[in-house]
Amino acid sequence: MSPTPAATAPLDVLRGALRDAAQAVGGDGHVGDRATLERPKRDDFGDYATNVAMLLAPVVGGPPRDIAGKVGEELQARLGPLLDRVEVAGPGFLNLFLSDAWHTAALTSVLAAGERFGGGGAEQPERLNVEFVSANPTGPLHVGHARNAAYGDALSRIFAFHGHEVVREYYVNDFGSQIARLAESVRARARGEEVAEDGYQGDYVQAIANAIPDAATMELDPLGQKAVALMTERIRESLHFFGVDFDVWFSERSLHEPSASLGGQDPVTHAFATLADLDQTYAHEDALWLRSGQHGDDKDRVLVRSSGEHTYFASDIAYMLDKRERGFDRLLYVLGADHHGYRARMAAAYEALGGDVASLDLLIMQFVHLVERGERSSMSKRSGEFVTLDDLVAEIGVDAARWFLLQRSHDTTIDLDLDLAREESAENPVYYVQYAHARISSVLDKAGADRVAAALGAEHAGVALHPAEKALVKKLLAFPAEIAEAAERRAPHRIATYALEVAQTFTAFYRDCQVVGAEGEGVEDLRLAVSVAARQTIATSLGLLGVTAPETM
RNA sequence: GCCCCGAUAGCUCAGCUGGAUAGAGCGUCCCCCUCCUAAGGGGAAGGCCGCAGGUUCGAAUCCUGCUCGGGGCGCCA
Repeated sequence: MSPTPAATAPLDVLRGALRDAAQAVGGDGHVGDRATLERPKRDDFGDYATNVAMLLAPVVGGPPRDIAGKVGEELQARLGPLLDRVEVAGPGFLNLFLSDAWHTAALTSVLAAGERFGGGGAEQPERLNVEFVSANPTGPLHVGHARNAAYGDALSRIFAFHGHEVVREYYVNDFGSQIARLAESVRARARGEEVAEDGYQGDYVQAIANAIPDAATMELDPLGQKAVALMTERIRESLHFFGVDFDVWFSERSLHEPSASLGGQDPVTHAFATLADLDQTYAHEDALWLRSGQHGDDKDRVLVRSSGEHTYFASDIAYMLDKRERGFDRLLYVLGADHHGYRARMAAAYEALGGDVASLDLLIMQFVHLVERGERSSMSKRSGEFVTLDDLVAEIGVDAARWFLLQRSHDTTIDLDLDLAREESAENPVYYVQYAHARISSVLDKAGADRVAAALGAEHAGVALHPAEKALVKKLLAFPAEIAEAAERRAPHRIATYALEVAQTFTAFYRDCQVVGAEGEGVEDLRLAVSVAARQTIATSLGLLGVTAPETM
């Protein structure tokens, strides 16, 4: 993942010139880095605009507009023919109008990066562990899990593309009282009896019972394990069909079994010993407590009950310690909104184990409401009539499901409009983006592979660009920064927003600029090249979301 | 009571580590297929950015306090 050479990345050239210019007029060097360099809302404000003069004003003294003028002169001297002109505007903005030559050089840099365009930008690559979904294997995945799965997976894809090393992990809660309850429910079904009040009521329980020959007569413990194995496999298949595959399926049960790597000790005992060494636990009223209150939690938490049983929290800590000992730079947990109450104790546990909470990310997913014909259908898990991931996919397809679950920020509740998601038309944003990709493919197909190859090898110097072409090139250039933002802010929805914008910008270009058969020296070459770059960027964006990029529709 | 999330166009939501005249999709209304995919495009209407203070040259964005909505606060998992 070699990053795009700084010398040829046009935005880096601009940034560098801006930094130098700021320094030349008296800045301390940092001002140039803090200054914005962004696409203004209006075209007559130039290709890019910077607030550098307003930041310099308090440092060097004097009216911002005067300073902007000086910075402009410095920039012009440094950028020469790449910069057509500058304008000082408003309270002291400096608007930059870049030349055709700059735009074509930018396009060339995008094409040179090829499939890697936008990726590999992580300044400090890290080894990341992303735990997500981790739904109890006592029932099928529902729509909330689907959001969690889509988010965790897209985030992982973005991290990897950005240059990090990612391990996707699913924690299987195959231990504890809910497994016994599942076993009892399965056995009841196998015997043709009613499931107990506090048991699992769904139809899938009968399916599990049917799949285990001796379910009616087996001991509860092995029956529970068998049921969990079947349920876990079903979950794994659902996720795989949804485009989500995990690297590690971590068994909670294994935390309570002897481990060879711990010299025969079990991980929970190992964790207790580790915490004891750090003086993070104490005994009180026959129970073992973690000093979580010292690490930001509301109070201390029990690890071993007075009855001698371990709490689930004990497993969580042992698991967390296991991850730490596997050597990750950062642990990420994608948790459902109903788990936010555990944030404080998880963070406390992390600190108690000697970790720095700056390397722990506890991400909370907000809820999903399904909307059909304008009405909300809440997914009540109790009643057993919740919508499953499989149902959702059967209803609207993987692409639409992933798109609609990912297009909004993870910390806002979303209303997923099933009618709109089912719509196979431009009213549906996911189809709109896919259509743009298919349309580009069609144009390139019409031109022919040889023609496209020739266009990619052509020099574009001297070709005058149409405003729509410039707009598209600049939209594409924003991709690396979008990836960085999406990764750093754990915000895959930014990629969805961006993909839609690229599709819109391409569509405007397509409307205004005939590609195949365009008149003028080198114009068709340039437009084919722009098209290739746009298709690449859309395909990469969709790929990061786990949505397909079809050649034809 | 305490904690988390939200409040932006009729609806669903971007924008939020401060910048110029606040955006998209849907919905509504008008218009456009001799032209590389009309699964498309052009245009219009539509906003005290929840309320009140504060910081700043500048606040949807940052701080404080409220209001409303959603969720969570067990030696359950």
